[in-house]
Amino acid sequence: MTARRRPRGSLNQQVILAAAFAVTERGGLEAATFQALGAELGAHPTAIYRHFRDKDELLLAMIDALHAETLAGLPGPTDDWAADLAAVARRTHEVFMKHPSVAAYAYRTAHREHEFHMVDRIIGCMRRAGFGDAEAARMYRVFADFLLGYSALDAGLAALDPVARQADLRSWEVEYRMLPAGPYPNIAAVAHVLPALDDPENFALALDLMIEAIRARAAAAARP
Amino acid sequence: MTARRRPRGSLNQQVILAAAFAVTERGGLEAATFQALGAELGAHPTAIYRHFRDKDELLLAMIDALHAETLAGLPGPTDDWAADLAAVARRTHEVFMKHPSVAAYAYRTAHREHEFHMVDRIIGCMRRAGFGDAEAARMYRVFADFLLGYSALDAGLAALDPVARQADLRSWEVEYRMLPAGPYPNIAAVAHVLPALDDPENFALALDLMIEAIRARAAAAARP
DNA sequence: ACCTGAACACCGTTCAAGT
DNA sequence: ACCTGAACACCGTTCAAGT
Repeated sequence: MTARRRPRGSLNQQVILAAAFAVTERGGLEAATFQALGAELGAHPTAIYRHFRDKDELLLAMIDALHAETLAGLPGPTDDWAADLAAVARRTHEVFMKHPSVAAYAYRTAHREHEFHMVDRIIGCMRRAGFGDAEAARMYRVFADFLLGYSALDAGLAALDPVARQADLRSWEVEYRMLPAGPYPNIAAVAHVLPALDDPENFALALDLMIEAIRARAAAAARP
Repeated sequence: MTARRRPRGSLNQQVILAAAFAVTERGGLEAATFQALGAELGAHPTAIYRHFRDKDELLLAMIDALHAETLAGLPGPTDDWAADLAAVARRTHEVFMKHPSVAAYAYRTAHREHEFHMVDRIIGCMRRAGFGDAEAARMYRVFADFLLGYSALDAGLAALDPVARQADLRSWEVEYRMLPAGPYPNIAAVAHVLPALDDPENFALALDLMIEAIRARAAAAARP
């Protein structure tokens, strides 16, 4: 909140990115307006246009920063492609949940350095699994879409303002458990064991299922 | 674009929802402002506040309308739970792609009638697959999250303004195929067969994988 | 009860002007 | 070259006033 004036020439993409993450961490991405960034940086809001063409450019840079953070916390490839794939996925989900309101934009292609490295790692797992080029490329696409889609969904819930988030969570804790068995016999039958919407076990199971299915396909592809 | 004045008392949730979908179809969800809806309806923009508490309420009603459209185009349950599950998923994805900018908000719980019915159908498939209550409830959660996440991701790309959408698609058609093999050996190896980001085969394969994995788990759960 | 008009506190973006 | 100030064309939402 200190609004001291910043020396001329000290503004650059890296400094602006850091300010954008700081403001977003405090109030969500909708708080990261040019006005708020200007205040955070001690500069005029429109000074940012010197360093990012528009808000979309800033957003894509934030997405790539997420990929960078994912890579930084990841051990190198081992000889177990499935374990490596799971590690990449778990770390991606973890970083997305740390920056939920940025993660909600993960359907965008950042087409920047750290995204390139993430893509290369996942394709590497598929090739080591024994898939041919076309199958490996297709499996990459499907696994990445699954991973980004599932993680962005979880992140979207986490990024909601507290009021809306509580309303959504409570709906599964209370409302769905009270639905009448007449029109909703299946919901009523399992209502007493409905998992929470934000239960971390959900993503863990989804990932296990996806990797099991890829492993089965890889075994089938390896057979003559 | 006809802005004739509407008779008093003829405004209601259904009419406003129809206007919201009409405006969204033409210019995306960001075009569905209260001003645009007022013009579409021949009413004052703020008149809508009589029928929806705020914009979020209107959005949740639009999400539930997507579930309604999905259900309307769906045959009844058969004795093949896996085929039924696939039918629900394919139809959901199809409807999401028809209304992409609404679908991007599918991480919200609408907690409304048509969503209840969708949930009941999917849980029904899991129970018929032979899962116990807790496993069926968990499998519902994971499959629904997968389906909504993947579909919302696809929809997010489709809902982008044409300029950003072309940039993202072209990145996979051109940029990713030209990356150097030095830092990106795996991308370079499969670059010639990278599938398009919006290839419908992607979701089809993802769905096949997920159902295969669920089937394998169901078989394991059925064994004594 | 239902709708309108005016006002409030914001947005992203542009462009000419300053240093 | 880098940044500021002012302006433009918007937003969602509130509230008193009209019918």
